[in-house]
Amino acid sequence: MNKRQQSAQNTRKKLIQAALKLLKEKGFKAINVEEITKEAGVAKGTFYIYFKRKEDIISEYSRYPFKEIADELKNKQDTNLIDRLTHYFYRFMECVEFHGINICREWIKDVIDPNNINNSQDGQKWVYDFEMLKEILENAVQNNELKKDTPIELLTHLIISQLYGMMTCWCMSDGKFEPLDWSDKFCKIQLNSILKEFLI
Amino acid sequence: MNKRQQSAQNTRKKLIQAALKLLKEKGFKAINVEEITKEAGVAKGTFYIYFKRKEDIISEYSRYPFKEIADELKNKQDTNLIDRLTHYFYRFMECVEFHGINICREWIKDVIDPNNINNSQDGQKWVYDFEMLKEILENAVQNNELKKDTPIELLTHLIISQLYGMMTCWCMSDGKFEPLDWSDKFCKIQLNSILKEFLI
DNA sequence: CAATATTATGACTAAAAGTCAATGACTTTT
DNA sequence: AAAAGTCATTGACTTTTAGTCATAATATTG
Repeated sequence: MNKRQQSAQNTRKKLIQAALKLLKEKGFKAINVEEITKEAGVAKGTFYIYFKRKEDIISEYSRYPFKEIADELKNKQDTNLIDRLTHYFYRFMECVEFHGINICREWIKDVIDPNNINNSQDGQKWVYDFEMLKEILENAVQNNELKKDTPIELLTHLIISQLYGMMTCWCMSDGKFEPLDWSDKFCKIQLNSILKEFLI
Repeated sequence: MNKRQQSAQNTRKKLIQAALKLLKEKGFKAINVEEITKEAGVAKGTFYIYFKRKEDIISEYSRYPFKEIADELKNKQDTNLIDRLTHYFYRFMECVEFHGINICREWIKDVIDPNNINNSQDGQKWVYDFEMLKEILENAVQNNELKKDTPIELLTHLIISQLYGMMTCWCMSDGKFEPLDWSDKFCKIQLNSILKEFLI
């Protein structure tokens, strides 16, 4: 990587960090592009080199950690399906808690809105979560953890809706409960209820 | 009601109808206030007589139907708890389907965002759903349908998260499944799983 | 019908998103 | 090592749109 590429990467990082900081403090709507660039120590126009639209910076760091968690899950084939999914739920909530409620809000807005397709991504972001979970369930069928006639697609939707339901509910209540606590108390029960008739 | 009040009410209705129509077509962000007023056949300034901010028109028709469903549920004391809640879920999904995905999206954004408190409402909108469900569960404890030590608050969160999880998931997937189908297939199972250890 | 009150208007302001020609630091070519 | 070429960066500029407000039109009241 030459000096130019390094500088570009650095600027991009600075922008993301600046936006992250301001977002945690104020929320997305309350900050403008000029503030972000000022915080990052670059000119306003620079923002638009890296992001087509103001919103695109959201996808950037909201997408990344979840992708990481998903990859982590794929490589963890030692435990049973329920435990693996419980672990995924826990890590998801950990991530939610780490990023905080304002970012969580923007992330929900981002994933439900088809207009917010990030320039660096080639489709809807949700597809990644969906495909990843689907793959896990498909593998479970292969490994005889789940019955052959398991309605994979349907269960995937149901499982994802647990995660997003919790997130949405958390944001609605303005952070009235602990995501991790929630994960501890309910995820296993919910997952068992969803999967029980298909588990072998 | 005199001519003035009637005219005012009419203008308000026209604005809501116009916004509704455009929203279904394009989504909230893609339309501007001038478009709404043009569609309604009034001047731009008129919008701001009825709504403090552009966003406030969303709360207007997103809040109303759910309130109605909740009231309907309260008056329906003849069936058991699970059936009553199942009915609530079904009506909720009916409403979601009726309004369509773009409005559903705006509604989610609206309820998760503390900045979007409607001028005509005196608090967070979510509180209504929450209090309403909570009341139902409390009544169930009174009527010996639920155990005395039922963690009402927690269960309320959990039940609401089912509804919003489904909605969010539906919007994410850009309407890949039928909300009513979903309600038919899973609500009862989910509700039973959530409530089973507390049912008498 | 004159005085008063209310609703409606649209030109205007303010703020912020997004553009782009000019710059100069870095890279490649000769 | 000098010239040519590339590309990240800049910030003044344009465009868009939310939101305001003095004025006009219309209705009510006494």
